[in-house]
Amino acid sequence: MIKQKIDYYASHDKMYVASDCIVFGFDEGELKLLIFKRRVEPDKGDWSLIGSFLELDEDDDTASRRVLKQITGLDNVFLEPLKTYTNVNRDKGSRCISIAKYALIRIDAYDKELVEKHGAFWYRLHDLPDLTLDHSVMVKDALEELKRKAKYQPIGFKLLPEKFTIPQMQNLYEAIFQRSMDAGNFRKKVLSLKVLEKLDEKDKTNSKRGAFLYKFNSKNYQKLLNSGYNFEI
Amino acid sequence: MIKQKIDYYASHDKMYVASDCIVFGFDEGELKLLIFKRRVEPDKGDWSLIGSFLELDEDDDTASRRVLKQITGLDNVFLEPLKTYTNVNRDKGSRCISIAKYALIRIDAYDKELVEKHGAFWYRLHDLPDLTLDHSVMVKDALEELKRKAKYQPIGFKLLPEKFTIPQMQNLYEAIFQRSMDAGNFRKKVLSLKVLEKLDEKDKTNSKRGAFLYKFNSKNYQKLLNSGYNFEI
DNA sequence: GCAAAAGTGTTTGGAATACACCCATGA
DNA sequence: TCATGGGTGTATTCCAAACACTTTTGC
Repeated sequence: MIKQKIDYYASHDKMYVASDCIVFGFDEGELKLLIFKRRVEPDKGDWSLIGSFLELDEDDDTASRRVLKQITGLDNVFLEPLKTYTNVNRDKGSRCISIAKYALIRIDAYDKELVEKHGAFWYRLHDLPDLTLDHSVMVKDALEELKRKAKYQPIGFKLLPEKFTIPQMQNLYEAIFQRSMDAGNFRKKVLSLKVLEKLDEKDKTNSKRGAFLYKFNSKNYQKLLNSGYNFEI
Repeated sequence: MIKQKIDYYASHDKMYVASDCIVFGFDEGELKLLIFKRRVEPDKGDWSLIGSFLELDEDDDTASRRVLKQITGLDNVFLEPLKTYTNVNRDKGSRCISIAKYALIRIDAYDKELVEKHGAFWYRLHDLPDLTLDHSVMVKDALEELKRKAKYQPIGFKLLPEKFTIPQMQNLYEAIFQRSMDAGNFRKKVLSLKVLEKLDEKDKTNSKRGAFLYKFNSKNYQKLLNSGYNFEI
């Protein structure tokens, strides 16, 4: 005998639920976005964010990670909720709402290869092609949210390589906030937070003198929070 | 001949989509929340946020406003998106995700009556009963979001009456931020923003001397934004 | 030695905080 | 006249911004 589950809500409407990810990366001094070619009708072949339908037995986080893994080969991605898009006509294919989120990825050679192998491409944020459905709006909203969040949360480090120099970090924040900053003041500010660990190595790609490499120290970040102060750039 | 619309996504899963509102009010110096008794099985009669299922031809904003109007009689409510809750087992009734948002309401005598007539109740935020499903989590998240948002956006005024005194306003912000503030500094701060319009009336309910009434001036707020400054409390 | 990026030091104005104190009024 | 909440003034501390200056190194 099969246990039958009652559907208490049968008189209401059901619809498709998708989850779409705005995937940010930072490379060559610029913010990049990961997009790929839509693989389903309608508008198959259009540029699209990375997304998937929610299945009955998964929540939106599971669905996002499933498709991120499948299309980019990436695991353990930093994911934050953005907003849910529900316009009645947003999707020609059928009534479908989309739970959007953004991801921050550390681009390095290894990841680049993986991503290309799976059919996705990194585009410069300010040089994006038109995206399908309402995905361009999602990108705009995600960038706003990234700006807002980066100011008070140490999420920039999710976009930087494990080891980075302070000028590199400044480049990133200038790309996010879309404004230039004073190098001396930036350095003082981030060092004053005491969440950076100075290494004994230098990176000489950008200057003859070379700049010291640092690592983000999450234990010190916890100490900062416990002491009542907050991260702020 | 009826035009048949193709469902391109027929191989995927459909599910119910609900929209739930965390409705904040401010009265008697305290934050209040509007809740009502769930009218559908399962768990009919449990305390619940105000919500409804999305219909095929409406977006989440329309659905929220429809049910807010229906249950509270209120129109033109200030509504902001919160987050979407998608746990597989969050709802015993069936697979159902919920798009949560919060609303800020100016409680006055007129509204109170309306609300009661429609079967909803204002509860003190810190004295809430257990709520159905994951609604208590939603309330917790909404309060966090309210705190965050109130600091940089002039949304406090949505909770105050049209005319209010500066001490009243301070009470509100103390309730939102859960900390007491210095009266002199608070006054200086809000007046320095130049978004308050002083009236010639006084409110004497709280002191013999009486406190001047003010109105929020949205034109001046626009000027503040245009001048490059931001609202901040 | 000089160009160019990395890194340090100094000054300054404005904002947040603490807090002392005056004002107005009904009981 | 005094208690109470409304409202003003001031001193101090802290921090962001501006910017001049020094260091290091390959060419």
